[in-house]
Amino acid sequence: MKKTFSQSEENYLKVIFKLSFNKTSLVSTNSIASALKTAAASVTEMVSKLSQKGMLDYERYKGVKLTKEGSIVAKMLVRNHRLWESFLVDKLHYSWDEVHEIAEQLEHVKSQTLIDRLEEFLGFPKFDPHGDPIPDKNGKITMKEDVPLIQLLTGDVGVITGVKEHTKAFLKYLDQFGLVLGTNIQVLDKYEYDNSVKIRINDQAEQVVSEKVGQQIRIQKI
Amino acid sequence: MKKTFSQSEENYLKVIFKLSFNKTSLVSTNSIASALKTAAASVTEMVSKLSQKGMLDYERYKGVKLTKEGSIVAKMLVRNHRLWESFLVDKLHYSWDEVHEIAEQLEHVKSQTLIDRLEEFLGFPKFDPHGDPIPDKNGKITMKEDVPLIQLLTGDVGVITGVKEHTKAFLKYLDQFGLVLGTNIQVLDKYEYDNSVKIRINDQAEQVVSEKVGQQIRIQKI
DNA sequence: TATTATTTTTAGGCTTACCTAAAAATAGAA
DNA sequence: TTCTATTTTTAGGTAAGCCTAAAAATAATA
Repeated sequence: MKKTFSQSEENYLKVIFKLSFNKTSLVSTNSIASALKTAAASVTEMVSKLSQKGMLDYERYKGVKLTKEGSIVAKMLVRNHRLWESFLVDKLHYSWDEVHEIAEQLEHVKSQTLIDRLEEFLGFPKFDPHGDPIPDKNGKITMKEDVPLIQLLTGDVGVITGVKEHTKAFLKYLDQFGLVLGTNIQVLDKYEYDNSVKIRINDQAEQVVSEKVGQQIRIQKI
Repeated sequence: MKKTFSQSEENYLKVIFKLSFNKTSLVSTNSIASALKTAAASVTEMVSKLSQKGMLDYERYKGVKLTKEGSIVAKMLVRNHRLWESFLVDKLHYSWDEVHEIAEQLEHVKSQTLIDRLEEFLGFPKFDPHGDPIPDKNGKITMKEDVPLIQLLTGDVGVITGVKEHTKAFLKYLDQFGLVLGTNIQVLDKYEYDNSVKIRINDQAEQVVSEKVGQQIRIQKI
């Protein structure tokens, strides 16, 4: 008998999944609260509930960790989200800064078959419009070998393959400079003073990029 | 400032819209309750709330009627539902008996632009997979001139253009006999005893159809 | 018209998912 | 180590949307 989850429960699982990505330590109540913009007390409540449901390992005052089962549920939500984002951009011609809120709703639609059919319809994409990997139906994730722009050295050349931040403001900012997925980047200079980087974009315009921005852009070196 | 509605509120509006279709009289509390499978007391509560929001005209012990505004909201929900059903059948290759529950969820997704973009992507369909008309973005509905199969006379010829009942059981039953949208029907005989009808399907198989089924199938005469 | 049956509403409760404020536990600094 | 600051939990409350049972209003029937 298959367990079901409310949208709220699903949002908690997804956030915990993201907060514990590439981390062995436990996720704190407060970090969940700030990610979900809820009170810490509400998190304590939900976290006990989800651990009773077998989705989390929870130790009072310590923090939480997804169980195997919880991790699978969370990963499927990430899959849903990223496939819907791909649909919105590829088929409905939304731009990458418009799709998050809509996908946030679509990801909760319950159906045994819907998301697999959507994936097939989209041609089994491996990455979403922000360059994030889409877990396949077994939860397998295709890894990329990209690094933050900020880590490149003078002279390095590469292609933009992803962005870490998904806010509308940030993505629109990137659009202005043509810094979209697939764009060619060459590092012309690095300034130690503020960790900014001068780059050449698609062999044309030069642009100085701040440390903050450079940390959010991921590059595949070539 | 745009009014927003919970999924629950939306479901009430949609059901009231359907129950009051082609009817001038008020919709009763009990009929809403049975359509939504909720207790009558819950309906009273929600109906007062929706009338306070200006969506319904409600008179205690009498019944309800959608206001102009409520009617628009309801029609947009019907539009959402039917466009999503079209998407599921046309693009994801679901059959007409599988789409209702999924569309029931998708119809509640909130976005200013999503449904119009979906409509465009689908090529502005006028009817959904069950032959029901899809309201356009202004709420305009294309009317059809079809009649229940049961009303045809011996010798009449026509095409199936719609079905009134959307249950999985009924639609699967129709599939078995090839009684799908676009199928050619010729009335061979009518039996007064039980109001059943003998038909020829696509100039091939003969089939006797019960009164119950004949009332649910809509035919455009040719 | 009086009585009975049906429909609808009110009253009081429950669950989920939030909240604030206070108490308890843990972590950090002197 | 002890005291203070921070984090987390507990306690007690709220709103939405549902419920059942009882009361009130309306409709049907003798």
